[in-house]
Amino acid sequence: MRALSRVIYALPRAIDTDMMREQRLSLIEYLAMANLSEAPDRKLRMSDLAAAVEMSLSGMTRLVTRLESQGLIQRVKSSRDARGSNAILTDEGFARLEAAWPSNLAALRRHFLDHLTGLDLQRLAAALRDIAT
Amino acid sequence: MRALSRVIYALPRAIDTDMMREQRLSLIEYLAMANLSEAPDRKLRMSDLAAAVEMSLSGMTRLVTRLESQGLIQRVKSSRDARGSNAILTDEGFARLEAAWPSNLAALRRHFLDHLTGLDLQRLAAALRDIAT
DNA sequence: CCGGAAAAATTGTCTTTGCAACCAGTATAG
DNA sequence: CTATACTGGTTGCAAAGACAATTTTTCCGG
Repeated sequence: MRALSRVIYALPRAIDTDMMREQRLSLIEYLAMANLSEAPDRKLRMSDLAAAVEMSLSGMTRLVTRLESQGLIQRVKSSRDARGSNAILTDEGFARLEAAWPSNLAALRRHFLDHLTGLDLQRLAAALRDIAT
Repeated sequence: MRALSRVIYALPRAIDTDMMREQRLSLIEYLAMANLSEAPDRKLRMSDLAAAVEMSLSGMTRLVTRLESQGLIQRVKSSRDARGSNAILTDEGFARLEAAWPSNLAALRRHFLDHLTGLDLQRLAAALRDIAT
């Protein structure tokens, strides 16, 4: 139980640190871009994007501002609804993402997956999808 | 993989939120106090305590300051080494911890354990201890 | 059509945290 | 013994994110 709490607390930091060092992207930044990359037109509303990574909308505003200033994302006013903004992954952002995914995978392995000896990974995957809901 | 990243990012926040609401203690505050409660004399050096929960020493300085101002922890200069400080869990802190543990357990269950259907929990526990090293 | 409620996003403010710089105290080489 | 290196801890500073308040736009009941 202690170990679980400790892992829950420390794991995101460990992965963030690695990804920042190797790719200058935090885990959430990576996640946000990954979600965008799979959306139609690589475009999502701010609130949908925030929900997709379970972040507060205000946090997402700032995250997108950050990535926009690096040219990885572009903000476009929605034509349907003048209140809404869409975040679009730029080509540069897409390239950056493609460069980053092996790092992300490696970090997940190193800090988590490689330690799960003898566990049913199929079931774990299902459980994770369940948790993420 | 996406689900894993998302869980790693969102889980600590979810648990923190619950524990804050129910017990006014964050997960790391709880963890720090729990570690102290099991140490001889309920006492640990700052650096050992930081290591035990995988937090930076500066972060731990501030966390202890916070809990000290609530009377849950006491700071005592080490007699052996005038550089060192020890954090001691007060009786009040211990009482607070005893009141909090069911909440902590419930939050872990609700957000994580209950979703792990069909997994070998013994092995998972071993894996977690391995990761926490 | 109008006025108020709801929704989308941003911004202000506060808390938490890590890194780097900085004491103070200890250990060690010579 | 003294100068130097090292250690334990705290603080300054900056970044990230949450919540609440605000702004702009849309939706709805009458």
